[in-house]
Amino acid sequence: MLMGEGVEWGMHCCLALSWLEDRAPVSTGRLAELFELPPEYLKKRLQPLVRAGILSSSPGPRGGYALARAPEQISLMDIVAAVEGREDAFRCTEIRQRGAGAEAPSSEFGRPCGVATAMRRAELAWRRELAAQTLADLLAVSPAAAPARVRRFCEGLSA
Amino acid sequence: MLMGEGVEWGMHCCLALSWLEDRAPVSTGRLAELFELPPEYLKKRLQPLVRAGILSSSPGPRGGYALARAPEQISLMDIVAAVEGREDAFRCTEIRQRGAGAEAPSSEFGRPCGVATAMRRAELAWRRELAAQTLADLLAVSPAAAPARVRRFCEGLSA
DNA sequence: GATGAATTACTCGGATAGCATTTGTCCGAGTAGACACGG
DNA sequence: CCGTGTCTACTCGGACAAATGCTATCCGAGTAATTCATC
Repeated sequence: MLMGEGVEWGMHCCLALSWLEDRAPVSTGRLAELFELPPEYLKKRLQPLVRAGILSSSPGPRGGYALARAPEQISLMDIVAAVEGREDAFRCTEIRQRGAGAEAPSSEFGRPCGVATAMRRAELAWRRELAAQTLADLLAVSPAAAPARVRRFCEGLSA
Repeated sequence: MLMGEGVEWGMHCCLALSWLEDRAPVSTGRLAELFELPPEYLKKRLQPLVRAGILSSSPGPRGGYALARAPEQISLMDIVAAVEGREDAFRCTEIRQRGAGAEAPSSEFGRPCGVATAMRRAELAWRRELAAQTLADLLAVSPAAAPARVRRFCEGLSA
């Protein structure tokens, strides 16, 4: 049960974009260089964030990605859901109804599978915790020097 | 981020074994037949549960798997950790220190990565929720007819 | 100097390989009970 | 009837093959700013 690295990339890219004050678009090449990532693949993993309305992309020269909403309105759950999908990690395939369970009356399966319910409860706690934290919270605990360095790296070269 | 189906299998097998009163071992073939699963592969996924001390295996004729502990002392976290591993789903590869971050003084990275901390907090909530539920809890909410049917299927054929 | 066309730089979306993990199968080694034989 | 040796059935553990998904790259199409030519 491993999470794709696209989540880490998306998180750091969104955080870096929130450090920029002017909200000017940053190209994927620049972002990839910022974290030493493969540019083409990074682009592929940022696209779902655009579809989810977290990032906005602008084509043409001086185009690139920028935050589409305020950092206070982007929860970590939004980013994870956009990159990794909204499906639960645990999939209930109802094996309780197969094999010997197939002979049981269907009334026995009126209530949902207890195993699935328990797993779902745990995943809900996970989602709730992710939804409670926003990009603004991450911004508050980030080192003071980091935003300035990223601004120098992204805005400095564009000026 | 998909969880392997071995978790579902392990959960239901442990639950079925907890329904049996005599704690007699049940062979993988019987368990596989109970849920209509591939016997060889089911065996492969139950072995980690034995290594984790959740199940006990006995060789020879009339051997098989049985619960090694009381259902009250087996949490869902134990089963998930045994089957799926104890590593976090989110892996922090410290990309903040690469690329442009490599030029930053190492003092900036004294505190752990904020993204990793946030993700870890969510996973801890997930783990806490799983650890709070035991097999005995699942046993309490299971349909009344299910244990008897499984007993008939497992013990009946062995008598 | 202003207007419009061509150029350039960039993103988007899909198509396509390489790699890792998961899923599934198979076989030899070891162990405990069942059976047969001899005392 | 009892003890001993052999046989059988079962699990364990590892080795191996297939399938699925993740990682990574590439190319054509579209778009907007820039550049250049023209009026």
